[in-house]
Amino acid sequence: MRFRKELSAMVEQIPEGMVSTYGDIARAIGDVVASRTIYSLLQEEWDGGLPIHRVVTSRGEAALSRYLQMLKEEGVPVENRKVRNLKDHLFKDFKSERILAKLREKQEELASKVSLEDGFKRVRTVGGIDVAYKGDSAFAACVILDVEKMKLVEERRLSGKVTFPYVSTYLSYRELPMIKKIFKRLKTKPDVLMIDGNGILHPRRIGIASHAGLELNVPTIGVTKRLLLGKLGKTPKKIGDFSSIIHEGCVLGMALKSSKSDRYVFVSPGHMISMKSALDLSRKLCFHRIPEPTRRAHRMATELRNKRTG
DNA sequence: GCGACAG
DNA sequence: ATCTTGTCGC
Ligand SMILES: [Mg+2]
Repeated sequence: MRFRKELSAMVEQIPEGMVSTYGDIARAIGDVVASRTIYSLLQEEWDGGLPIHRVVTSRGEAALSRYLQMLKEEGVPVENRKVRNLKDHLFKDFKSERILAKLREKQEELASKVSLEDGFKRVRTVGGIDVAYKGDSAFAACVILDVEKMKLVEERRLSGKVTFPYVSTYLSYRELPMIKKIFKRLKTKPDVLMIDGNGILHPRRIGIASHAGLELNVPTIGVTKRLLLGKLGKTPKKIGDFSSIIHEGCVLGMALKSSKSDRYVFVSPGHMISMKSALDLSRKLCFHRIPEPTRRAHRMATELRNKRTG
């Protein structure tokens, strides 16, 4: 979308002789979780006129030492490789579109529409989607598997560009556009779609799998390799064992010991599926740590990228 | 210094 | 997620 534009609009506003922090700019844009993303983005190449040297850490540290020299020349006190008395030099009066706050409102609205009832009778086919990246180039892959025979029914690849960065809890806005495009090109719509990301296991109960389910009107399951939030009720020990993932007093997902590895996979319903069905189907599809649909999609996406880039 | 927040 | 070489184990 227009994340970079919004970011540069913030940095532009910091006047000579003042500074801001990655966290304050993230808050100005609408959510402090974006601070790390903003830090990374400001390390990249920007228009020479943009005063990225005026953005420092909350401890007053600059990304490059020459930025400190520039700040000193602009009248900002520097001591010990840091901005001295940071609080006295912080620019606070940002004019902002608050795009992340707006996206968060959209998420809350969507979250109220998520259904945790099975929206299918029997599951004959399951789809898996994943996206690989090279800079702002995206490479998506989708597979449709016959659950009984575990045979490939259809495969699809698609490359494109991304404009939105990865921001934790806003993954949809980076990855969903490619997912929607590739899904719409399928000849066979799967009974259930498995996505490499969370379903309701999300602070607003609307991870990318739930979001995708709503926008594509298909039952979805979210599966991740790392836990976004919540605590395990117990510690699964044997293959096939699982534990609830509890957050704010709610069971939002299941941690599944899907292989010999000590690392779990984290399953949550996306949309039009129950917790039980999401778990049952995930267990059935785990021949390796990662369930087969997303595992194959991940391999295909990476393969496509390597073929197209090198 | 530690903990940490999917992909 | 990506950046990266060889290496250990099934
Ligand atoms: Mg992925």
